[in-house]
Amino acid sequence: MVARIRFDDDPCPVARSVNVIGDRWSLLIVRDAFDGSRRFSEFQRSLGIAKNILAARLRTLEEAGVLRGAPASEGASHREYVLTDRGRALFPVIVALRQWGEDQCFAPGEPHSRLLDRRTGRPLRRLEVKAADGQPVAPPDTAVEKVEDTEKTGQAGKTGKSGKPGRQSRQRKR
Amino acid sequence: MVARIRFDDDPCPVARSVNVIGDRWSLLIVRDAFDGSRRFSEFQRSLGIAKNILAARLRTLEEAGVLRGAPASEGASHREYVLTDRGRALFPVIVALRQWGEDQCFAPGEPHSRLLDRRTGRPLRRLEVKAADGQPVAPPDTAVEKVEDTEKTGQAGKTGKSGKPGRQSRQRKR
DNA sequence: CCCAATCGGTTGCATCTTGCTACCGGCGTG
DNA sequence: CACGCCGGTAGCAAGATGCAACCGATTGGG
Repeated sequence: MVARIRFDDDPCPVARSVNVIGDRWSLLIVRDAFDGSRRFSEFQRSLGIAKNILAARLRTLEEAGVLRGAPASEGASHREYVLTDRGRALFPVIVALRQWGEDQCFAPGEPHSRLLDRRTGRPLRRLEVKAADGQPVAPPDTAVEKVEDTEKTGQAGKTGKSGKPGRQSRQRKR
Repeated sequence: MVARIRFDDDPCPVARSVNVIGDRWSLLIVRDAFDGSRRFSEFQRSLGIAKNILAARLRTLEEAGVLRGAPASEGASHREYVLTDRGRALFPVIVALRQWGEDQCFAPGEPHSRLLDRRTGRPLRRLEVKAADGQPVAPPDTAVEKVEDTEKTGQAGKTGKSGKPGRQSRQRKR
């Protein structure tokens, strides 16, 4: 059993997020959902993903509470997958990825799709990381407050398969 | 040859971003780099990743221009991996993932690490997606402006291995 | 100087995961 | 009823991931 490592009990929120949407397809499915895709075939055509992979991803995203799948409109033959509140909360993540991609992954002048404000037709403002008081914050202005290891406190061994820390170095901080 | 699908020529910036950092480890390596990790062993211990995988990821991130690896301090034995400008530009992405994880991936009251403003010791402000004029924007207020297919324009066949569009439905929008 | 421990990897192997093709039942429709 | 679309599942082949074992170059101690 060399199963994929999971971060279900990692104290870092980034790790837990990556645990849910940290593969190539999940984020693109969410992106398409934001753009209005609802049906299996819409995702499939738009992404060019294999059907079995898409089915598996839709299932895991549904289990993670990001999407909700239900038969469309009472007795229809096909299902519809729509974002839940939790899924819609990923909007800043998608926008951040989009802005990074626009800046860093295109040759100058190379055309790319853009996300526009419907009211004005103009592109969105750049995302800014700010302090509580509204001041801009750069990476060196920040520090991670690590949480002390609550190894032996209340909820020990939630996953059931924990126990020995693995043979290779297996200790995560943050 | 059923090689992994790549998005090198996808017109959507999100897809291109996912192409670079769309796996479980890359984003966590970048996160650790923001937090000050520089050495191979630091990443290895912090992440609990296998060494061969870490070596491969550091190489691809270096090739992507996100990290730069160089021997530390002129004649030292070990290399140091530091974020480039392009890597530092991922800060909003990491912050967005962190905020989503904090909100959605922890039980109420469950402890997690936090990213704090060094000046004040307080958590950062929540990221907000805004229009050009500063108004907050929700997902339904936006629309993707697709770029017309410039299939036969200037730079055809950059990758070399393109050509036939694949047997399964292979057409991406956005 | 010699032994040991790190550090930063590489290699080999077992096990997942991904991708593709084929197939299948339900439904609408000409 | 034949046909095609829709939403899948099943069965492979190839790639990615995880683990252990090894390895050369540095430190570090006695």
